[in-house]
Amino acid sequence: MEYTISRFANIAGVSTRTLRYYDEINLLKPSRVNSAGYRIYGQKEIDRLQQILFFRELDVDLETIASIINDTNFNHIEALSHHYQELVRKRDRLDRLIEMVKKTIAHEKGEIQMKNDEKFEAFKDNLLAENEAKYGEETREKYGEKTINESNAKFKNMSKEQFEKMTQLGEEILELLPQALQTGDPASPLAQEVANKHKEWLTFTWPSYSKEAHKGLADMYVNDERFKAYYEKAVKGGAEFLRDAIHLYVNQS
Amino acid sequence: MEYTISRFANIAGVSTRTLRYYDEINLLKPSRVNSAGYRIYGQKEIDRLQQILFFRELDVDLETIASIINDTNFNHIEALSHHYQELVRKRDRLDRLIEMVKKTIAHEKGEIQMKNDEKFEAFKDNLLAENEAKYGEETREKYGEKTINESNAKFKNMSKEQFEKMTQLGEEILELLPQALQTGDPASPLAQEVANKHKEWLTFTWPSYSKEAHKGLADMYVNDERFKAYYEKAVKGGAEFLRDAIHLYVNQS
DNA sequence: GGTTGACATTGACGTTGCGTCAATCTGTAT
DNA sequence: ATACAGATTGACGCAACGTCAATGTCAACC
Repeated sequence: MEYTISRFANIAGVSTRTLRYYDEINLLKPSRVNSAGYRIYGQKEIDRLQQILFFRELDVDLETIASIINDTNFNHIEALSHHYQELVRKRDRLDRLIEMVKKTIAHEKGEIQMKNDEKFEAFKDNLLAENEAKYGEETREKYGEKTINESNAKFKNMSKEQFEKMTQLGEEILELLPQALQTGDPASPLAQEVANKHKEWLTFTWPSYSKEAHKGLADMYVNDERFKAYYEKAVKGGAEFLRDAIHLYVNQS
Repeated sequence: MEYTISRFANIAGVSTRTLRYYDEINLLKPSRVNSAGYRIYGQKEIDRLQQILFFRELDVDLETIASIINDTNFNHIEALSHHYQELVRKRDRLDRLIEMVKKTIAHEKGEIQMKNDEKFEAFKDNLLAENEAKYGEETREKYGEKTINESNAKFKNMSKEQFEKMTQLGEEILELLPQALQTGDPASPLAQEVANKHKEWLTFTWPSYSKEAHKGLADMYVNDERFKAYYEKAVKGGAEFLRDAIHLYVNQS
């Protein structure tokens, strides 16, 4: 089946200008051009345009799209799975926005109070930005004081970078623990650093942080054989030492 | 509280250039300018910017935004309700896109056939949201018993796919919990399924699984206010019910 | 009190993804 | 033969900033 430019545009829901532009930038060429210079499109172009629109929907710029789908290693199904995840992320962001609008309406009606940074929470795409955005009298928030909503959002929207950071944190803990133990003092700066990293690590995967829970987990590391083995494997006495460091850390902050 | 331009930008998650541009086009003026020409922003500007970002999220151009929020008849609550509806529409569109990606994957795999116009259906905005029943085929594989070493290795080398699976599990738990609670019985198959999913979820992030630790965490869900709130948000009584289901689950297996 | 370095200012030009003319040519139905 | 819809290639315009560049300020430290 062959299509003129306007029929093609109609099917796909884009303008003819868009198609001419895509031709111009070599993103999507017509399958052939007739004697009068008319652009003629076919089935392959239909599928390619669909791919393009998928990516466009995710705000990928056209040059990047071109390089992606021109890549001979380009795997359709893999790309689609990626689309899928990104779309779900976008939807989650919308969910948060919708929640925020609800909240703001309640705020306007005087039913609840909103803090300034809460007012922008959902606009931000990643939470790293959120963490950087602690300023002024906006109460240098301690981790432990984070609201549940914040950490829910955190977990649900955890990006790949964050996930990598999390795994890295886990590895750092295993790496630093033996060194910290060498100091012999769970209150030593190094030991406290390990405890701190452990907390950060937790906050990635637990819905919220609390001192009690943190201490509870530290105790489990000692009391439960399997947990214990994990940290003992890194260094003998590791579980106990970590527990002590965490307890000190938690009580101190 | 007063903010310099960069502090303000940081709180709101926009660039200083954006703020200067908004000043230039009279969309958002600083509350005052100091003797050196520095822009100083205050509380009113925070709120106004939030309004602006709401509209921007809906792809309203800045000029229109200005005319809307400068209108003395401007009714905040009404405008917000309008936001709300628009956002929900956007989300519905995303839902359709997500469905389409699924479909396209199936098409690529040769499982189903798609007509050309179907391939662009979801890109078009004006389609009325056709309520397709959406419950994706979930061929969830079972996890057998895992050794400590296996799960340790698993955690350290957790792939992106696994991570996604983990987040999905977390969502499923929140989804199923209310349904399970409706049965009123923590021993019911559905409740036990939730408990099982919870265990699977745990094994992703905990170095190893143990019954004691699992029960311990379940107790924490009830005793710790913050944990509790997380599951209570899904459904009232959710934390207690989940705890009971987990205890039964653990003792049974 | 001089220096430094982060932070502020105002231009001014660049960018992306098209929309929107304008001037002209083609296809086909009557 | 005459319309008239639909095609072509320029060319300019645009929104919403990003990104220099050149320069002025503030607070802190030696």
